[in-house]
Amino acid sequence: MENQRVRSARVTIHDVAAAAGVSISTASKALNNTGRMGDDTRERVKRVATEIGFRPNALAKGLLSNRSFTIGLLTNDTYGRFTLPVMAGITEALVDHGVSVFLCTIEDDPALGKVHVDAMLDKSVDGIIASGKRIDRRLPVDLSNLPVPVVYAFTEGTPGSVTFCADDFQGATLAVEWLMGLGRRRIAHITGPESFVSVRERAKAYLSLVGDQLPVLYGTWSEAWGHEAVAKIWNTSGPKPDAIFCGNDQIARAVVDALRERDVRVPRDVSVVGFDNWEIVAAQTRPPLTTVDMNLKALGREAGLTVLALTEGRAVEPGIRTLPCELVVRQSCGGNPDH
Amino acid sequence: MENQRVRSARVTIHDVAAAAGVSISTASKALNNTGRMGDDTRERVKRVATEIGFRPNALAKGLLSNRSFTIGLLTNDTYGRFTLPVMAGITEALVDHGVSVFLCTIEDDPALGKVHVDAMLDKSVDGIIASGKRIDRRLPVDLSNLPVPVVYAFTEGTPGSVTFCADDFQGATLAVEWLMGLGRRRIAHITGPESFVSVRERAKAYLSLVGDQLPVLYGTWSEAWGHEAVAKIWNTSGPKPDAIFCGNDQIARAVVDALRERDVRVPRDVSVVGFDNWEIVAAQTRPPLTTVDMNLKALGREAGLTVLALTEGRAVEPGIRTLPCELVVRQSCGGNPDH
DNA sequence: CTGAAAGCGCTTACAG
DNA sequence: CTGAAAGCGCTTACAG
Repeated sequence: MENQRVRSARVTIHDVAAAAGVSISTASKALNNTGRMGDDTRERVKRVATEIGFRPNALAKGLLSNRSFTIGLLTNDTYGRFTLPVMAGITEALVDHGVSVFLCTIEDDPALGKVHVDAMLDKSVDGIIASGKRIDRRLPVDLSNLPVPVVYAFTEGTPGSVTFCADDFQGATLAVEWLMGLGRRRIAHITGPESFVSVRERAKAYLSLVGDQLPVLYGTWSEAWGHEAVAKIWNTSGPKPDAIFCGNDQIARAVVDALRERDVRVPRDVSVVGFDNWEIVAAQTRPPLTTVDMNLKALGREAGLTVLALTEGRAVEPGIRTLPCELVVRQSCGGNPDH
Repeated sequence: MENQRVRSARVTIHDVAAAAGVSISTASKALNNTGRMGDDTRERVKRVATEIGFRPNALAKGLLSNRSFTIGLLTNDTYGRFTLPVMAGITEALVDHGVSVFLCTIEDDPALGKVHVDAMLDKSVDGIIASGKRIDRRLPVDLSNLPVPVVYAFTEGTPGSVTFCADDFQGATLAVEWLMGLGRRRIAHITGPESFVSVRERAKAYLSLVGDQLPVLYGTWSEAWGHEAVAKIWNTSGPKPDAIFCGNDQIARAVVDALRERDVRVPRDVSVVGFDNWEIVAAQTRPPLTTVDMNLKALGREAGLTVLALTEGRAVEPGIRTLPCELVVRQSCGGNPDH
């Protein structure tokens, strides 16, 4: 029964050696391209190995090399808004190197965090990537002094660590310059809580470009706040903005909706830019949002490649690595997408 | 240097045995509560082990037992809408058993799927959970005849497998009965593509309760379709519905928006129910959506416990296991939440 | 150019 | 009641 053969014992290097008529050591060396032997022997072993479907047991390899070809991804971003793109990037970068990733969501529970970290360590992960939902908060677990390298992505790292994050200042600059290039001259900024560094960075970029003709409106990350802010502006007398740079897509969506309800046309009367490029929000807004994409997948790729380097003992410069954002042009600003 | 000690050799069972003054075999047996020995010896070994921070190497254990305390989660739901809650449930159920989970997103690429499955097998996963975004489509990878148990969650399984999914019929019944209990008598149904079984199941429940006084409106899973459907109904002469049961939250959100734009009040004039309880959509709608929750986390928990059972050789009845949905009452229907 | 032996960290018969 | 030995599947000095 083909089935039973598959189900029962998996084929080991013993089987390969026997089938190729060589010793186990020779088989091992042939398959790993190490040692010295006749090209014909090496080729024959390799051919036989694939023929009988040999796949080396990663557990055994790991026991020897102390590398499990496994890394852990720790996050407190239950929702997955930030973690999933990061995760996709990590996986994409590491699959070619044969490394798989453990994902653990730990909410804000330190005890749960410790349990998961210990589980990872027990399984000899080659490294850990810590990820979160904002760059100025730590995960609720201590990741210093671990016996494996740790890199941080979209969460605050310990001093001396490698941390990846998006360039909020540059992203915001992209957005505001786009509005200015479209001829907009009265640009408002409706954003999230001032306690977030991202918020402050984005506001700083905004202020450095447009000056303080209009006060930055800090609030929460909700649609409710977007509506409230628009009401605040439009219920006040005086000239209205011809563009609004929003701190995230949810706010932007609400702003677009609120404007429509006031018969202000987007983008004809007012251009609106968002931040995040959260597909479910940005693409479903009417009109769809032009918004800043933080390139989280690229960020994940870099983080993955970096733990790998660290694992392999290559030198990596510590510090905060900032990756550029990109503007995704849809229809909420008008303007020519090919501009 | 404390640091160096941590960074260098991890403590092994050798160290425990030496520190406790027993042989390695005795140490092993003491720690695993096997074998026979004096209670004092056992206790002493255990105490010493925790004192010097011994944690057994899972790779070595796995090599012996052929169990890696690791399972793989395979999904083509890149977005994570369905997979993340399922994943959360799996992790929650398995963390107490010391098993960690590999997450792999494979889009719709069969080659990539095979690569990841092979990687999992190489790492001796104890089992695999396949997950997706609809229950009537298979993942683009063959999971039959694998040397490890496979269970399916929110994706179509092979014949004879164990598959978990939400009870669409019951969920839809919950929604429609809620509307009827509120005194609604003309209930419309705006939903997704008829090609989805979920859509057909939900429609079947709807029809069995309200009859065919109104045609079911099949469309796409987008907000655009929600707007279009409302226009279709309200631009036609004749009596209007006093309630709308929507196939998902995105449609429901659009329906609520469209109604507001026509000055139809929700929930006063029309009650609206959604499906999915997708927080980002449901909670941000004005008013927030009453919607059906598929309990994906519970589904994940069941799936996790089931692979575990299979792994341990316990008997599991094959077939499709349907888990009940729940109605989450917010404000889009009116009615008393404590009802 | 090829193979026998030791060992990675653990567990499990088997002796004593 | 306790320990020496073999072995899980592999790799890597070391002999020949």
